[in-house]
Amino acid sequence: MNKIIFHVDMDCFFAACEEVVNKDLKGKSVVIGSDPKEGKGRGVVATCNYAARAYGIHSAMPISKAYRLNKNSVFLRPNFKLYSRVSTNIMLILKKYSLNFQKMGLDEAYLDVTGKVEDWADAKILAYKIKNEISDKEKLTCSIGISSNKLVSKIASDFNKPDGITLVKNNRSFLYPLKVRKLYGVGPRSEQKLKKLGIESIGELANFSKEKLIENFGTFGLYLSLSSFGEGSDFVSSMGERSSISKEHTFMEDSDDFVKVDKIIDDIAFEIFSTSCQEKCTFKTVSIKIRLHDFKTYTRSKTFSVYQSEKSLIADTAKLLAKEFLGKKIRLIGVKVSSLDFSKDQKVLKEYLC
DNA sequence: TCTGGGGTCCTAGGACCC
DNA sequence: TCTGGGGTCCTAGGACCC
Repeated sequence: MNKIIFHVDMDCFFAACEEVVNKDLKGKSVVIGSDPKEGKGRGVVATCNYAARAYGIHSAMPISKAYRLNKNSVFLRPNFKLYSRVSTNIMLILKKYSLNFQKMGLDEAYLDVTGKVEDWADAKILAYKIKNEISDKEKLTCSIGISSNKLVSKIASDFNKPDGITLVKNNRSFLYPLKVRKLYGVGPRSEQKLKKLGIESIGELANFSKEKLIENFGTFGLYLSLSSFGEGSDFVSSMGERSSISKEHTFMEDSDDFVKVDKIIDDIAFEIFSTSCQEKCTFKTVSIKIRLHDFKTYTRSKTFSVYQSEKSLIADTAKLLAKEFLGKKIRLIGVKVSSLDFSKDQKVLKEYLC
């Protein structure tokens, strides 16, 4: 029995939220991301609107390049408070229409609407209904993909952007002409590796021997093979607890000044500690991530035999792990706690924390 | 072109235990 | 006098996603 799965994806979400609260932005090229600092900024573009895309700007592009492409764009720092508030409203709308619901970040979600609709035609009517409600209440547009599983619906929602609905009844004929890069989990590396095997489209992937794919990619090869036939998970469910809390910082200029590095570790560790308090969890592992001037990235970690929660432990452990890189030019420092435990009840935690 | 920040999952080797 | 095999945990790196 086939399910009917929606993937709802907000169009240029961050930029669109900014345009709603600031009418002056209408028609302008809007880029959300780090500070371009007259072209010297070190970050990347998080999102931009279609006006900015017309200049060739896109997400993940170095902000310095975006600045060069159009200096007259409006460059904004992300306002996550605003996006979270709007996101909560949208998710409430989506939940209402679905049997099961799975939020994927601030701006997208999967909906299992099996049982809520009679057939494909009915599903399309529901998709319009959802789009209308979001448009009425939040003045935002989204794109919706409809198919029998999450894999295909996600690709479908991207197929007719912005403000589109794409209904896929035949997974194979929809997927075969598309590039393998469209498959969830296929990034630049796998794309290149597949190209070397003579595979560029999903149709070519489907025609390639499953055994050879497993030989080349391990269990990921099996996933690739199934995906190419349009087979994917239709299990929609809210995700469980997070498995790590992390925070990182890129220096404006690479630094070998460990007084500075230690100071940043203190700040980051404190924020991670605060989050762990808010979320009432303890942790067993502390890790650091260090990126040097040449972009080479290293991680070091320490796991304790029992769950920890002391305030100073994160910073102390992180500083100890970072010592190895003394004298090196550091570009980025990050700290993470993982192996989290949420099981302690509040009473126990009160003695434990803060 | 010069590459953020917050995450997840997978792999592979080594230690250690029985 | 030359060393099995299964299981689990830890560590480090890497690919990928939003």
